[in-house]
Amino acid sequence: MVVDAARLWTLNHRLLTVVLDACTDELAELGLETKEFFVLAEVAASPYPAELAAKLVISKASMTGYVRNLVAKGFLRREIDDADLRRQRLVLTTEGVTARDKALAALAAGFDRRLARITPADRSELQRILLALLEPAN
Amino acid sequence: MVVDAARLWTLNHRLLTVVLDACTDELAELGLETKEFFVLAEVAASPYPAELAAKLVISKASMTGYVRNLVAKGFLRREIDDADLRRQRLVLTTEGVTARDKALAALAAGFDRRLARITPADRSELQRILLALLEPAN
DNA sequence: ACGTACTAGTTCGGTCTCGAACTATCTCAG
DNA sequence: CTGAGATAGTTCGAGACCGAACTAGTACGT
Repeated sequence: MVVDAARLWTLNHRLLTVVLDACTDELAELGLETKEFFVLAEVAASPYPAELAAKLVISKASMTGYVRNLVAKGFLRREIDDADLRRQRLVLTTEGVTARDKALAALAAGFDRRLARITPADRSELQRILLALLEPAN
Repeated sequence: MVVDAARLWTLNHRLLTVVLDACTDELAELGLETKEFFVLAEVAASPYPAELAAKLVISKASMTGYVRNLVAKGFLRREIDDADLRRQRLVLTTEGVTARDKALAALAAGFDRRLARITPADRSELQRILLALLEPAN
């Protein structure tokens, strides 16, 4: 049976939206806006603002604001990149790591309720396939 | 290997975002903003603004604007609900149906372009797993 | 009947996000 | 060297989106 890709996309999108919406309050208690959370979650993998903006599909302009807020909140620190003075390497503070991990745990808890419906084997299958889908174009 | 639910959510979210972003231009050519497209795609299933807003997890205030635009563009028509004069039943026009179907096709094509990167076997795996996650809850 | 509580949709003001233009820095061909 | 073109990050003005308050209509207990 072939399922329409658009329908799959739409349902999937709704699922993620609902899960995220359910976590918004918990994130706020940690002192994180939704988008700031995305930034915090990925900054270790992509420490430069421009790179991070591209990965998260948001503008550099927005990234400037999120980084400013996260620095002000003490979750992030800017370090000068000696190799390229245009760039600033973003580093998680101890508080940043703590907040990120708590936030990820909150999201995981929300999504886990859904994931309980599939087997652990299917979970790693899903992760493998999603990674393959994202791989080439990051 | 244990798979983190938050990671799964994040990967999935990024995939959907990238796919949608790639379709934005095509939607614009059809005369549709992204959010307007979501509305158009669901209005047949949920013809009342408040109901639609809840399903798409957007505010009634935003819905007011989207409906106004879609009516102005000739994709939607408001009909009075005789049973409840507070409500307005939203009806797709012929143009609305056409635009919606083209837009859904564009999204499906965009998603398919991604799906082409993985094997057919993985594709049906993905579909099976996502359907298991999505099926029961709307 | 009617008043109280509820629901549908709109309006308004403020915040979020973006594209475009800008500054500072890097790269590299000549 | 050096200057033309590319890239990192910021600022600024405009439009998108939301919460709260509002208007209009419904539901129902008494």
